[in-house]
Amino acid sequence: MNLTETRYTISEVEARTGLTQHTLRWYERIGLMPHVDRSHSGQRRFSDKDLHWLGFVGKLRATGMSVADMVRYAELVREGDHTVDERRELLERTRREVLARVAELTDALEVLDFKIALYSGTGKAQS
Amino acid sequence: MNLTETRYTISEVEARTGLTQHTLRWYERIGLMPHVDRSHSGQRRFSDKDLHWLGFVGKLRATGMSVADMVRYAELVREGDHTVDERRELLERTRREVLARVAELTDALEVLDFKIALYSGTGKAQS
DNA sequence: CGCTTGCCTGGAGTGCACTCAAGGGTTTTA
DNA sequence: TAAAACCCTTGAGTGCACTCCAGGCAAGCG
Repeated sequence: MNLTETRYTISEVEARTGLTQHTLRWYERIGLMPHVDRSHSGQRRFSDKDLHWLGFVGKLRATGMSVADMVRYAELVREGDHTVDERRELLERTRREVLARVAELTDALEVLDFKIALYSGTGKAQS
Repeated sequence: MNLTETRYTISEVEARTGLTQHTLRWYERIGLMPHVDRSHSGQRRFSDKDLHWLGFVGKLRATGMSVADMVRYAELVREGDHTVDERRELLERTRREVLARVAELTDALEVLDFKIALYSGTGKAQS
């Protein structure tokens, strides 16, 4: 048990996550972050738990999930264990969307490769 | 040689491509479409060539390429054969971005699967 | 003590990719 | 031939995900 838990200022979190201070404050405002601890003067002091959550949020964002859905997910987490079903559904829907997106990208990639090959050939290429 | 080339009204193109009439007109306005033929009264009459181009534009859009870059590509096509190098570069850059995006999605998918598995387990799950 | 630096808030502004509105012609159907 | 359906243009509006601004407090240093 470590009694001196590490706390991070907003600029440290900015450096670690790549999210701007603006975005971090905005995430908190819209309910995408649990309320962050404050120093006696009101400045944010992020914990490792906060950083971990931000890491997960980053993954969700990478899936293309909308901010509205991420906020919904965060709400469900705050509401407790009885929301696991809805959370799982949300993630499963997102999962299906990711798979569809990957398929779409893979498909578009083929077209891209075909065009690139055309342009790389010695002959004249068209549109 | 077929002298009766098929022409499509804007609503037929809407039905075939899934793009709205608004979007089709907007594409033309911003230079993402070559200028489309018009009927004597000024209504658009799309050709099969136009449809083919729209199909390709759809693929580009599916890669996540910005509209600005698609317009740039369209300009290069209009300028002729001496732009093939720049076109190829544009497509190759897009290709790299698609690969990066697929990697990112694949990575996020793992996290998603991990979480879903947690929620599907019989025990209590956390954040 | 004054100055710089860092952080705070609420609200306005930005860029992207559409999307819609207003006002008006044209073409098809009854 | 009148009504309904379709199409035109310019320009304004929308939703999303940030991003920035103004005005102000607080901590540290020289």
